[in-house]
Amino acid sequence: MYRIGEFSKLGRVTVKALRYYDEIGLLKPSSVDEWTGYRYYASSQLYQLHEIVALKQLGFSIEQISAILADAAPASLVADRLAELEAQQRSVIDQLFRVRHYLKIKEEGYEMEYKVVVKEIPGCTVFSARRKVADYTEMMSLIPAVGAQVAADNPGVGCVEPEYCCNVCHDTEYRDQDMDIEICQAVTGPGQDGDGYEFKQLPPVTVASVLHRGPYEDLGAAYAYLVDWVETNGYRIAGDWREAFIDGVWNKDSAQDWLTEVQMPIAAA
Amino acid sequence: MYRIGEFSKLGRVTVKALRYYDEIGLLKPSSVDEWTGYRYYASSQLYQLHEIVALKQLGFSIEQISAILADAAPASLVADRLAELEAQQRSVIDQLFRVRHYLKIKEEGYEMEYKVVVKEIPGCTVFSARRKVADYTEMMSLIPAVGAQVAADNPGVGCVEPEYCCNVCHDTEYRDQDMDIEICQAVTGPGQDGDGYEFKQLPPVTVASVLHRGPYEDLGAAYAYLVDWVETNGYRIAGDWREAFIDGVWNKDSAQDWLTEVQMPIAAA
DNA sequence: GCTGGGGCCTCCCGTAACGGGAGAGTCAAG
DNA sequence: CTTGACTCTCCCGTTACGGGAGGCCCCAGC
Repeated sequence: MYRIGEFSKLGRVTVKALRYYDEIGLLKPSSVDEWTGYRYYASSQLYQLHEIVALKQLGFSIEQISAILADAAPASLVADRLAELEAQQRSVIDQLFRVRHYLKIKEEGYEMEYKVVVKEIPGCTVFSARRKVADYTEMMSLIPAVGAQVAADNPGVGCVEPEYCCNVCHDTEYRDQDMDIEICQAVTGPGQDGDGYEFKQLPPVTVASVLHRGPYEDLGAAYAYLVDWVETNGYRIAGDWREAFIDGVWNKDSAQDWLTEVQMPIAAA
Repeated sequence: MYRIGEFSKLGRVTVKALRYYDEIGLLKPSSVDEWTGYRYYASSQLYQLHEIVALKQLGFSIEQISAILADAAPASLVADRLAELEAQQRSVIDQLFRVRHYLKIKEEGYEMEYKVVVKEIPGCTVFSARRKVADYTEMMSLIPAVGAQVAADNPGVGCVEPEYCCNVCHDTEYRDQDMDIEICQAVTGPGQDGDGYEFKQLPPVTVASVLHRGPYEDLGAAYAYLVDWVETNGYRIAGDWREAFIDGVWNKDSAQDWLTEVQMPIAAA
């Protein structure tokens, strides 16, 4: 019979952990002194402790270990753990890519102007107007015009809250003049296609996204950054990118305050 | 100005998280209604939220993100995170090896008789007696005899608590007859070498360990298991293995209750 | 004017597996 | 008898929120 301190040395487990295992019933000492409360462990209990430590080293939770030792664990437990570990590995590799990219950017002397977020954009119904425009100013005047026309033609259709208005870029490289653009505005449901616009469904996509603050002529830097990011983080570009408008002429006087999100659809390389 | 629900949709962050960020001061809404307590966020705050989400995706803690955004983060933060991720990757790979080994063992139809634990054995001072013995019975009678002799020759030297008595195996493969063994008993300090024994220092080692329950003639299965485990888990054998005696003839009548730990020194392959 | 249904508020509890520390009792040696 | 090492129980703290109760706010419809 060992006292808790000796037993903890034998099993290389802390005293606190042993008391915790006692409390939750995972490993109760073989006897407890009725008067002093001292826990006494039998050497044969080292075997059970050893099993617990081994299962912990496989990454199982205490609850799962209790189930395994009670022979009450679901058959798929180990397979599930394997899948979980594989997911965790992908996540770690992903984060490694990103942190290394961060360090690379720093090393090259740039400030990290953009922070990239990977996120899912749900699908939505939009009306869309594909046009060729000379510049961003023309594009920005187009949006309310088309919006008004759609609203007039389709009284039952409204914009969703919060608003999502984006430009799907069909050009293969960044340009800010003579652009082939498709203005999209998320709406509550489909309506009748009209003169110069149509209703369509944007599919859900996974995108790498940056927020650009400032005038539109500086968007090129955001594109360059994103393209580099996608390449060095183990992804590839998987569709037409989008610009989503958050702040602009309509609510901010200074172009320095304009806020635009650039979304680049991605898939594993 | 957006209410919390709208803002949470724009940023793809839960309402609960936004309230939490407010509470800890990471991202306070740009205004709070004095009467109703409603939080109102400005669209420009999306930029900060985006930064927070991006840093979270690198795996930084909220506290670290606060420091980064306040420009009060230690310079080594990102490098530390990289090191942390690399350690995590090693750990995940390690666990993947083990879980796959577990599944392999099951697939081959064996019950998993042994659970392997990787642990560090600290260095210690021992007296050691290297002999050739015919079998385990002879070895077991040798231990108290040498122990008594050492105690008689060295009155100032005692055994450490808890006891650690092991047999360092110098044979290159498992055998249970005519063995070349070295009995070691951890003691409180060095003494004078005597007839048939000497004092030495066992170095600290990292070992893969299993606990074997039952008579010594079944130890072969434990050895076979350990050797296979070491190979399929990305390690190699890095020294003479040890058998540490926990329960045996001296305190258990039935050989079924004997408990022996087999320790195999390992290093990364 | 009334009602209903979201949305929002605060407050409190729970998470996993212990670690840290306070305050008090226990044990073996000198 | 004392001292110091060991042990006990109890309670709080950890992370980044999620869940839920109980109650206020607001808008649309009747």
